[in-house]
Amino acid sequence: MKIILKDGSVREYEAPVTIYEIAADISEGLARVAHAAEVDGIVSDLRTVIDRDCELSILTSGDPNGLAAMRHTTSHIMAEAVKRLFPQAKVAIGPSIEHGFYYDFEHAPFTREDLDAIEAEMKKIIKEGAKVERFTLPRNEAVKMMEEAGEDYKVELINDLPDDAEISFYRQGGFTDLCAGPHLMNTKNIKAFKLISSSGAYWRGSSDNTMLQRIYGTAFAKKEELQDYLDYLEKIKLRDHNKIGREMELFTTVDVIGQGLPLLMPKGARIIQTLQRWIEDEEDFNRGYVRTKTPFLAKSDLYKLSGHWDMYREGMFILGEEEDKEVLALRPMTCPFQYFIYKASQKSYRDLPIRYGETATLFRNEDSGEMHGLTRVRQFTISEGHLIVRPDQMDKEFKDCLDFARYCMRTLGIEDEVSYRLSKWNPDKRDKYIGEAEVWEDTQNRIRNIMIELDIPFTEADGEAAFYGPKVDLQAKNVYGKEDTMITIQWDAVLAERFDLYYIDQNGDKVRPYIIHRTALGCYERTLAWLIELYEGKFPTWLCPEQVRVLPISDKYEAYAEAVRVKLHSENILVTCDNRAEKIGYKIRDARLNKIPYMLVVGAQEEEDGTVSVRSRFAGDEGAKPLADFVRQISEEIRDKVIRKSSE
RNA sequence: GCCGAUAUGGCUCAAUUGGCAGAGCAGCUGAUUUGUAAUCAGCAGGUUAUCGGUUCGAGUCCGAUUAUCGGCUCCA
Repeated sequence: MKIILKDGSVREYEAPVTIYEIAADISEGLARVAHAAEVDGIVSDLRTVIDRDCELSILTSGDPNGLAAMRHTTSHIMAEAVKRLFPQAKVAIGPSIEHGFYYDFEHAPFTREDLDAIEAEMKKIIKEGAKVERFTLPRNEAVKMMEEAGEDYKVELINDLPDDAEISFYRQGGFTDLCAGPHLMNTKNIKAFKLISSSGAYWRGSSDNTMLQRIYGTAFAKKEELQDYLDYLEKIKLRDHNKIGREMELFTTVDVIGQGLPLLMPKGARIIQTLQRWIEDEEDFNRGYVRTKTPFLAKSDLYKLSGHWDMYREGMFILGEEEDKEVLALRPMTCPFQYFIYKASQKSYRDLPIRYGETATLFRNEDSGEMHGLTRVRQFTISEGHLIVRPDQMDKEFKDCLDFARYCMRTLGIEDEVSYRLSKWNPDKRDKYIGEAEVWEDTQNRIRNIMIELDIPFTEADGEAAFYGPKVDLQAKNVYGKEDTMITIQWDAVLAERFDLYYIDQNGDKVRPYIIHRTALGCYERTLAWLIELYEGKFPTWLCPEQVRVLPISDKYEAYAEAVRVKLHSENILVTCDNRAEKIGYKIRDARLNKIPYMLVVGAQEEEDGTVSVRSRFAGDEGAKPLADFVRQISEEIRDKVIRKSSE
């Protein structure tokens, strides 16, 4: 048989042979660093016997799948160490993940000291250098073996495997685990690992199940790589919005105010104000939106009509008891309020599309453990909008919403930081969605075609749709790699029926419109959090709460500094003056700590010739220049980003 | 909601086995009048998150509550 290798060369073998033997045949060095393989593109174990022509690629730690195999083996070693130290612990599952691996155990919570002890035991196991062996068993024997070992979770896993599944085990020394692999050949091939943390995690990811104890760890091919990663984890914390957002006095929280209710301080409020004005003006003056302002609360009747009362009551703040005459609830969304504005008068096909925009504050009663900084809060303000659209206008309007979202990302300078996701329904869970299957499939195809037409790279995800329709989500990751939805654009072909929205067409008939639910910039608090992390607090000038600071070198030049400040202020530049009796170096340090884009140092020289010495966060020392030139420079920079039609 | 950790001045952190709550930064006052990453001196700032318990004595030990952090689950 012929085996084509990664480099295109061909090897021939008479008899069946394992991948490991092929690797050893190529070179002893390769066999030593081989972790797994790809056979015709399928990730395979080194022990796999090759008995036919194929394309073969040997994977090392340099390949994502090779690295994953190595980490997976490390998780088995961790499980063995846990079983040695805590024989009563039961093992559940232990896969490799993006930056390492974890393993779940039924056991009392692990302390850091436990983790250190487990690490030490793992080192012993690696030193023992046991061979890792693979074997398969028929189902009944597999179950019997795991039952005798008291591993209830493994028994459950085996029982849930499909009938035709091969049930494989990996054994290293005294530890045997149900596992599909692939794994390294020997435990001694683990060179650098670290246990990171432990926490609770539900068995099979369901909060109905018992909580197990998960240990997270990571492993790398070299100690230096491991150290680099650990350093990176430390460094990344310096960008955490929850830390620097508080340090920079953008927001704070107070015990007696409550969880998930951050206070935006003057600087944070200023940034959000800038974003809101930008979005509102862009919508109203450039994109044909009309503005609404609707109540923050409504009678429970409204939510009964919208379906939220049945589906989402736990997530709402409700005022009053059921038996009271009037029960009110704070709004968790804006949709029905804007629908009733549409319904307030009869609409002609000529009126459509109508694009309603609202800077809408919403309230959601999140569970106590869910709140986090500015990204997960109980009250937030969203750039909300609903477009009431004729079916024939739908593609164009949906495209325009996508274009708007991209414009926002581009203007914020973060278009490369988001990924696009087509969030589809799950046809196997029909009860979670309303509307006909045909409509769902058709709508999804139309959105897919739009994405392709606009040449936007995207992924698709089943079961992520809204209950009334599929959507495009713009996903962003925080510094820790957790993904959040920043912007969503939803295609709704069904709710018009529920709220009896219609327009009169050319023939005088009532017709149901389509609805697009969308945000321009998502929720402002979350967007701010994301911007803090991406820019490390060093915002572009137009977003900065303090754009320029004037620094007189001594109070002799206070009058000139004040004149400079007044001039900039009159040009709508956010400017302050540092008049403290401190050395200029001290003032500069303070301005840097505050991440201010421009510092204007003024002294005798500048006062005499009417210039300012510009130090820019972007370009360093720009030297002395006439004040008017600087005003022009920074005004360009600000206007370039935000076109405020209302003030023109 | 679940598992775990944490809570000392505006911020970052000390305080030995339970024995007088302390420092740096920030703030204020005064001096210094300064040319590109920290001028000097002084002052003030605390019911140690809250409530309760053990003890001669609690920042320290125990319980409850609240908040924060790391995860899990959830996020219409």
